[in-house]
Amino acid sequence: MTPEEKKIYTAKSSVLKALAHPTRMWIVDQLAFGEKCVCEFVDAIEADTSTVSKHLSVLKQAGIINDEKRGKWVYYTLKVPCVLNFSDCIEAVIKMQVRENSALIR
Amino acid sequence: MTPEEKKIYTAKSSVLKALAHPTRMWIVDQLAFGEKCVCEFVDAIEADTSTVSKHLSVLKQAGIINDEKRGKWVYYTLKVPCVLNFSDCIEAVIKMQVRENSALIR
DNA sequence: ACCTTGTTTGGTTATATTGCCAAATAAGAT
DNA sequence: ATCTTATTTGGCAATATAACCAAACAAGGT
Repeated sequence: MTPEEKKIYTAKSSVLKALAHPTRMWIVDQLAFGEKCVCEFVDAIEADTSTVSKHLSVLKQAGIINDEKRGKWVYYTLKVPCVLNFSDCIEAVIKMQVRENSALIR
Repeated sequence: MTPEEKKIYTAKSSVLKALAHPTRMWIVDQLAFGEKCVCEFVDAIEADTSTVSKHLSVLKQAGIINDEKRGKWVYYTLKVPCVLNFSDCIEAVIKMQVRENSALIR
């Protein structure tokens, strides 16, 4: 791994890291249907408002989502929709694990 | 987020978490070219053998790679090659950030 | 049986992440 | 101007991750 590669892979991994949290992945999937304000997420996620806000800020910082203030509300949108495509592959990984585990039991 | 969704997204995020490390992403990309033994990675990555071994075990545990012992060596292979497809999207995120940052400077 | 090489495991310390609470900020409503 | 609602920020405690070292294991080679 050259120093150049190290820099590149550090940047890449920080994007994945931002995504690698159950709540944040759920948020991203919700944004597939269009913009949502923080309050909508707070209602849906069982967590403190500040916790939700911080999750959103992690995703924003990573460049995955965008925010826009309108009146009292802040609306978030998906900035890079291709992250939605990860799901199929991740599900394939999980399904393969499940299959192998159930094979072990028999 | 229903309890069921919570379970699903926790499982999904643990796959991404396994991938979300510079060294591990580099390892996965290297495996695109075919199997490699631990010793080859140790040579290439500037880290302790035990560190490399642990990274490989994280990826294996997540179901992303496979291992096979032959003689003294353990060879790792990519089990779910679709993870290679994440790169394009991640690079798109990074490029967009770079573009916006340079726009700020002007 | 012993030595060497390749790999994993256990333990420790340093660092990062998460989630809550309390306080600060922002903006519309009274 | 004050009150209320929406959101962010700062701080703290609990937990998770990462990297190294040392020790254990595994398998051939002598």
